[in-house]
Amino acid sequence: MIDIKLIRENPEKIQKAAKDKGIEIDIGHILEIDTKFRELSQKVQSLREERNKAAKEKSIEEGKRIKEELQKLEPELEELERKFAEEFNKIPNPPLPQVPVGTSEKDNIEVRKWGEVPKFNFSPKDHLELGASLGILDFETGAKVSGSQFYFLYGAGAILEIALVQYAIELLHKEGFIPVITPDLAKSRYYLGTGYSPKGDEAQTYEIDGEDLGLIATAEVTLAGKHADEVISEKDLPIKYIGYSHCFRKEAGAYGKFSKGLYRVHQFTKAEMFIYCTPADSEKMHQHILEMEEKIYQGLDLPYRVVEMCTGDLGAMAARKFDIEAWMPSRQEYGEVTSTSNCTDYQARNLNIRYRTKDGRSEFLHMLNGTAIATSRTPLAILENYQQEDGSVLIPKTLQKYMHGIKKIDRK
RNA sequence: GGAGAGGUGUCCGAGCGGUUUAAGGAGAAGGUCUUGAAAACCUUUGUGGCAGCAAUGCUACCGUGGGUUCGAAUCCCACCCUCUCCGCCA
Repeated sequence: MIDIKLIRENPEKIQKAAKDKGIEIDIGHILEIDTKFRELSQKVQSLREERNKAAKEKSIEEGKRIKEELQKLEPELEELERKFAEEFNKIPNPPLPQVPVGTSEKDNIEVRKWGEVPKFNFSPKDHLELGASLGILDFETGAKVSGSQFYFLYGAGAILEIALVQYAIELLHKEGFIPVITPDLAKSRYYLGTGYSPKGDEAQTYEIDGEDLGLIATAEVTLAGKHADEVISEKDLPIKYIGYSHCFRKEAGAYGKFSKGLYRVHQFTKAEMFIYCTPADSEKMHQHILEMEEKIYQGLDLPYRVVEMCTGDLGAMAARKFDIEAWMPSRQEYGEVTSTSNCTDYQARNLNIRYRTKDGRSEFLHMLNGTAIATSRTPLAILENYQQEDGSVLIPKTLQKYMHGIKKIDRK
């Protein structure tokens, strides 16, 4: 949620920020509820004041009378508060001023490109074909055992996933990120509203029937929840985590020609960076995460481009967001492999996470996240970019030391 | 899953119907002392909301949600979580 003062002092600005994000909100209506709430709140407050006085003086009759009156007004007040919160929570995090204004991904800005797009002197295969023929990737058995968009990895395919995770975690650990393995399930307070909020905003999460538990869509959920309701000392900031978890997404309705295979799956493994820092630091930390992501993909020698999201493509949480898109030969286009968001204090307000400043005040801190490796899309990019004419796939040099001596994935 | 104990402010911890406007301690900030530091001493130190230019005032908050009462951290009910023991289990 945003700071309530923002809508009272600057309603037009917030209205515009939401509009830029393509989110419809009625600030006038929200302010109306707010005014009503404040009026009633004052009435209730002064009644409580009288009640407390009466209790102190032990004037029982007077107390009884006030009690009855309060019993009428208090539910009304609660109802107003609930209504207000419902509307208020729809207000998105305003984009930072430097974010390009736009309505959809068409308006995103390419920041830079890196690497050479491979030119094949044969007709390249897509990762599904490669994976199947090499016997390392098996969607058919995934569908049989778990359903469509689930898969099995075998041999070098399984080792590749583990190698990628090791590579990323080692690299980031050296950069001061604390490795964390989080639970794959979380309570609704965390798995809703925290992280993954796809455009349709329908809950895309798997839930456990009869329990307040759901499968997480990203470790962002658990890493953000980790410090919920805490006050962190400023001298302990920034806190940098590199989290490891499985991610589960329903992906209902998300089909299309580029959603094939590993690009869109119900379950994958992900190493996710997460940073808690002071507001003054968050822009710098955002660049830091982006730099780490680029380092990872440069290390893998995968051609990529950095894209800055326009306002319309930010989602409700992010104030600024960059994606890295790796070259995907099967679609002759760049495809998203990482995403890093600066959520400023928006998540911190939802989860009530503050920091104690050096002069003793407590304020909401800033929270940022970014993908290090998603082991669905990164292996996709490796398979397709590193394929050879004979259908084998070379292993990127930096990854070889984690690959049990495998330098090339070949047909058995 | 069974039995027991417990969840209080940044942390530890007392309180178990009405001076609780939450004791005491730690930590932190400021000050005195000191060449500087430590120690000692003094002072300050929860969060949200509402009103106010402000000083401030009022109100709510002691795991969560209900209830009893003129009055609840304190009593009752339900739930959640943590710890110890037992059972089951990788």
